[in-house]
Amino acid sequence: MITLSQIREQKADLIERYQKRMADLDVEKLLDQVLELDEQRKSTQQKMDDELAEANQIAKQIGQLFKEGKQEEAGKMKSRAAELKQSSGSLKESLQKIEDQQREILFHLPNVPQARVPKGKDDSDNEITEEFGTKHSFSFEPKPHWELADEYDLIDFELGVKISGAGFPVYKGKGAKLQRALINFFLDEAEKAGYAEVIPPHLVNEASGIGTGQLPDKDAQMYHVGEDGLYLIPTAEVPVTNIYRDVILKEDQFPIKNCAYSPCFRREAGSYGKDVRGLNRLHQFDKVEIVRIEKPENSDAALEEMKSHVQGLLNKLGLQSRILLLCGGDLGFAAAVTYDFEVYSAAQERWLEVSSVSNFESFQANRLKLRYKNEDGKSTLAHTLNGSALALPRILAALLENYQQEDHIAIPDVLKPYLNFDKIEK
RNA sequence: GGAGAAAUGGCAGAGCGGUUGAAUGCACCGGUCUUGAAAACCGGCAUACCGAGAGGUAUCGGGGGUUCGAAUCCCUCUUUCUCCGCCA
Repeated sequence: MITLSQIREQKADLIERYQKRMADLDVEKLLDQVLELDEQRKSTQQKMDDELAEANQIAKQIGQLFKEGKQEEAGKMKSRAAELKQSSGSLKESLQKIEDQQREILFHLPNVPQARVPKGKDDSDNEITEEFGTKHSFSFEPKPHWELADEYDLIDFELGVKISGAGFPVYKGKGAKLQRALINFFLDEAEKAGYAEVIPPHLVNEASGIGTGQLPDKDAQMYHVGEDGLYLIPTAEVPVTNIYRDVILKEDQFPIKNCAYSPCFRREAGSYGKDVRGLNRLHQFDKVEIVRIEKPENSDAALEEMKSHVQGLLNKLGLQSRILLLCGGDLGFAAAVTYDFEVYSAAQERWLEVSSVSNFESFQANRLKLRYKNEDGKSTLAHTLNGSALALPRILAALLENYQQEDHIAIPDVLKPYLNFDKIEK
């Protein structure tokens, strides 16, 4: 969530930047409410502190009197103490209420877009900043990946329906091996780029969901194991970033770079149509995620570095790709700026999102209480970033579609060392 | 899953109702000494909020309670350890 000092110090700027993502919302009113509540909080806190101070004072005196054997005098002071206890108690209650109200507003307020983020409502307002990669052309009619998957016996969607439901495919044979090869390739590339690998838990508690911003807003997107109060992770971002919850870092620990492979679980309530065909949108999918914790002054540079990393992966895989700078309206709740990567699906004749790289600035850090101590001993919120590098199913879809030949499917050179075959035949 | 024990500062570890925000040791930082280092000695060393400051408040796993007063007593949750059972 955004910080009070941001609101205090740059309110006008915030209001303007918020317009990029929610033009119809009266942000100024909300921010004023927060400031107003903060004033109330301070004065209530002050009153309460004063009363507690007096009560502490009295308690000490009573203790002293008891020691000196002056029970009666001590007894007299108790009534004032009881009075203070009562009124400080009710002040505590109203303080709690004020803080709850304030948090309620702040919790539901998304991050402020950076100045360079284009204003816009939805994905049609995203800005294409770059196109790159290998274009594939065909002397025949290319087939969509779900037909190829079936023809070459790589993925069984029906079987997944039987076992779990729609959106849970079963990868088989070379399909499964290709999946595993991609995971290893992505992890190796991340490691070469300096990201330390972790294998995080795949279920997280509520505090973790709140830390990275999935909760309380997006709880409908996550699978919830009510019995145990746990959530299946929608991305490794959640457990990996939460490694640094309630942590105070030292300067010399930067930059922090982690990568992780994990399955991701999403309920995807409300999706339908061609969007969900084949591998396009699943309830369970695999992803390699990169996560960084940076000092504020370095986070923008880190984002560009992550962008090049992802770009490098797509180039190595030989996929026709493009980068979008997301407009305000398409930005995730916690993001200040996001690049989306899309690959061209030859047979579906559409672009598929395969990565999303974001700078969250101090938005998550504020919720996570993730800080660092600078040279003069002051603690400051760190910046968090993450990106997919990469999400597997759509990459697999694009590989099958773009590398298909009339009688087989070719394999990109970079994956061959990870496989004991160099093409897929019937 | 059953039975017990425990949770205190960066770590170790006292304290079990009244100047205890918390002894002591280690670690760490500054200084004296030394050609330099070690040792020794002196001093400092939690976090958050309010306040110009003096200072105040809160925090001894989390939450609640008893009391004028709780790290200390009670309830509850969580976690860890030991034993038994079960199991990849």
